[in-house]
Formats: sequence, C-alpha cells, structure tokens
Amino acid sequence: MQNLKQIPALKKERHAFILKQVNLHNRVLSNDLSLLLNVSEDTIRRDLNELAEEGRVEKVHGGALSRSFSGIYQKQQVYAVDKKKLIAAKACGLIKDNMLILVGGGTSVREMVRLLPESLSATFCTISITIAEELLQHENLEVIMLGGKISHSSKVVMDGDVFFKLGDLSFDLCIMGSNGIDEGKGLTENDLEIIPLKKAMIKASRKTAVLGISEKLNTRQRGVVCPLTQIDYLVTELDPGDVLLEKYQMEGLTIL
Amino acid sequence: MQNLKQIPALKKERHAFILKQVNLHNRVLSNDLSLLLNVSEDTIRRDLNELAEEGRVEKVHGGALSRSFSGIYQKQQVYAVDKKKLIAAKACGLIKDNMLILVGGGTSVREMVRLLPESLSATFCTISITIAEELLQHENLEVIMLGGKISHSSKVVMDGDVFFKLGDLSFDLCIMGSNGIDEGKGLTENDLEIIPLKKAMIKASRKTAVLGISEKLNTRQRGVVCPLTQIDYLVTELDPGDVLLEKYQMEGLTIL
DNA sequence: GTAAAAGCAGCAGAAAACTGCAAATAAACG
DNA sequence: CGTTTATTTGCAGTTTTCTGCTGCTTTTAC
Repeated sequence: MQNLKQIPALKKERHAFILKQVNLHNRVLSNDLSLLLNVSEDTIRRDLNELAEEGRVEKVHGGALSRSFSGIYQKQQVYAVDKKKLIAAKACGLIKDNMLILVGGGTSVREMVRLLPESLSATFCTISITIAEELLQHENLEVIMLGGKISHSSKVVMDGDVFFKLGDLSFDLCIMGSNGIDEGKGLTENDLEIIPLKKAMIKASRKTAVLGISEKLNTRQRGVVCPLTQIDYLVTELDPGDVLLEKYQMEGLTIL
Repeated sequence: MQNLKQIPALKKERHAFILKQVNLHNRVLSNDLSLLLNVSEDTIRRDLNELAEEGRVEKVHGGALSRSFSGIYQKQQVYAVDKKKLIAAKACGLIKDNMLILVGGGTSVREMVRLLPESLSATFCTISITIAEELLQHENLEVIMLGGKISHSSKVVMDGDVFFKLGDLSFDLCIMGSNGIDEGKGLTENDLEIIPLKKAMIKASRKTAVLGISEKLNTRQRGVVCPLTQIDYLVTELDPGDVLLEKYQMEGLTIL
C-alpha cells in the first residue's frame, strides 16, 4: 500500500481509515499511520486517543490494538483468511437494504460483517456479542442483541430467552458458519450446546445461508443441525461450478 | 513453532502471546519466549512480572506456570494510582459470592469488572456488550446479557425487551456510573435516552451503588435519574471522611 | 563446594507521549 | 463577502516508557 492521499484528509476520514486498518490487521503502529496518511505522529496520537475514548480501539504504547482481540496470533487461520474474505464478499451479495437478518457467531460471519458496505441500511439480529460489536461499526445498521446467558467459550447467547424470542420473529435471511457439511447428515456441529440454537435460528428465518471454507465440505461432526433441504444458500470460496459442489447443487442448494 | 515476528511486537501483544502459551502448555520458559518473540530475556522477565502482578500467571524460577495449574490465587494488589482503579477496587468490596448483580455501562464499571477477583463466583447481568465482554474474561462468572436494540454510541441496549425483562427480576445489587451527582437533583445524566433505563435498573435492585470520580460531585446534568434517597452506596476516589462527601453522608448514603 | 543459569537493580539510549503554543484551516455569522 | 470564532495541526521542549546492558546477588544443578 502506498500513500493514498496527498490531499489533507479530514479527521473523520482518518478515523475511518484507522479503524479499517485496525480491524483488518488487529494492530496498527502510530509510525506507519503517520506515513500512510501524511500527517504527523502527534495527529495520529490524538486520533488514537479519541478512538480509544470512544472505545473503538485499544491504545497502547506505540500504536493501537483491536478492541476485540483476544489473543492475536492465531496462526492456524492465517492461510484461511483470504478464503474467508472471499466467502464474506459473496455472502454480502445476499443482503439488501431494509432486510431483517439473523446472524450467528464464528469467524466467517465476522469477516462478512466487516465487509458489509457502509451504505447498507438494514436490521441485524445476533446472538454473539463479538458480532454485535462488529455490526456497530456500521453507522447505518440497526443492531439487535438477543438476550440470555452467554457462553464463555463462544461468546454467544446460549439459553434464556433466546428461544422464546426467536419464536416470535420472522427473519428474511439467516446467515451462519458451519463445522461440517455433508450430503448424508447435512449441517453438523461439534459443539453440542449450539445445536438447538441453530435449529431455532433456521426455523425463524425464511431463507438460510451457510458459510464455510471448502475443507468443511464432506465432513461430518457429532451433532446434527439439519438436513441440506433446510438450507437455501451455500457459500464457499470455490467457484460455483466446482466439481466438489455438484452434488450440493443437485440437492437444491443455491451455490454462490 | 518458529519465530513469528520480525516486526516489532507491542508489549500488549507479547502479553497476549505469553498468556496463550501458558494456558496452552501450562508452563513457559523465559528462554523460549525470548527466542520466539525476538526480545531479550530481561524483557520477558519484566513481562512475566507484570502478568504475575495482575495474577494472570504464576512466576517461577526460569519461567512461569499457569495459575489454574498450581491453583494459587495471587492476592488482588492494587497500587491504585488511577482514580478509577481506586473506585473500582472499593466497589469490588460490595460484591460477594453468589450474588445476582446488575451492572450498567461506562468506564468506571469496566474498570471494576477488570478488578474483580478471579475466585469470585456470581451472576452478572448487563446491558452493555462492552461490559459483557469484560465479564466473560472471568471464568467463574455467569454472564447474562439483556437483549434489545443496541445504541451505536454507548453500546448498551436501549429498548426492546429490556424493560420487560428488568421488571421480571430482582437483583441483589445494581452498580452504575454517573454523569452528575448533586444534593438537589440527585443522580443526573446528559444522555437522555439512558434515563428510563437507569430508572428501571434501580427499581429492579434491592441496593444501588453509584461510582463516580469526585469531579462529578456537585455537578448537575439535564436529565434526572433519581433522588439521592434511592441510592445506597456512593463510591468515589476520596477518603470516606472527606469534607466534600459530608452532605451525602447526611443524606443517608453509605460512602465507600 | 563450585559452576552455570536466572534474577535483580540501576543506568542509558531510543522511542513514544504529553504539554503548551502558534500557525493554519474550517466553521459561523453578520 | 469579510470578519470573528473555534477547531485542527504541527512543532519544540520536557517527561515518561520501553528495552537492552552491566555488574552483582541468588538460586539451581552437579
């Protein structure tokens, strides 16, 4: 990346740029930013202070970190990040203005939220506080958090009123990640706790989209969420015409 | 695993990395870490000291152990130079095992949550996803998120079922920050949206504690939450005997 | 016991952060 | 428009933080 702007960037623009960088890389150095934006480090420092005051980044000596970073170097996913980005971009295409959308947790969904166009104006409902946090970065989205007891491991709402509440609503679209997708058993999970939740989510929505990198295809976990027939869209990083996807297409799923 | 970074690591990143290693392997050697992170052993030692001060690892000759591994709980030592830290530490004293506690948003509350002893086992209910995130750092806490539409600015639940839900529950203690505290009008806020929420929170709790640095004392904002009589505890960084607090004590508040 | 490794205190250079101030820029207003 | 006001930005000087190093003490291992 080279210097994007010789023109003096407005403060708001800088803030947006910085946030983007932080969310993308989980970290930024004041030094880098001052070079990228052609302003003094003092200005960057002031920007970071302001963003930190608003709780949008965590400021540290030398730069800033993403607020929702809980152990940065998960190297096991580095190779998959590009794939997930691609998946995320495709999934964005399903979302239109004014829709009411239910989203689950997981990194795929998170990437998708990050890629949502800033102009999008819709209502999102989520069970994950991590995702809620990401959704709030978009000014034009209405964000609704489902309440209940939160699981320590996955940071999603696990019981309480979720089920009751999900039964009350009708969503245009449900978007969730997946652990295993397979022709026989359909959508499967290894975290058994989350199974009833996903079932309820699917039931509450008119259409359901499942995101997953291709490695998840033709794998099976212990817990069964639903058969393929209950899923409408399958989003992977592969080309829709890929041979791996053929049998899913025949099952009636729309492949993106 | 080889050295992950040629890039300069920020201190906080190192800490996160070290914690991950400790929790993964139950032990780390200073030597290994210094190689992995490309810093001197002195730096690692200092990092380990800091993490040990916070009670996140147990330091031993040559490295560190996971705290849950040895089962030793470091005493909560607070050399509170910061006012909010001091307030937070005092407020922690109000909380006992097995309580059901309702907490609001704000930085004071956040600091308090961070200082909660790791051994504490209680149930927390919150309206703020930021606070929920912090609460989840404590393994022994049960965290309940109240659902509803989330405000972009403050990241707290603003309407929806919150009120309905708050009416259903009875909390042992409610802890919230404050914008203004004053003898005449009592507790006041400048964000009008949050007023009804705070009212409902107070009503749903047996006892209410208000946290605020002394600068908030004798100041008044536009929106009135409640008179002082509805508040039970007032927590500031001042000594309870401070002259500034006298009149609040006379109003019947317990000063911490 | 001795030797090696780890720890510790303190120092110093470098980098970053903060302070106050003045110039530049944008916004408000008649 | 021009003028005034407020905000923003960069700069210089000072203070704080971070980090590696040196010399010395303590712990560990043989």
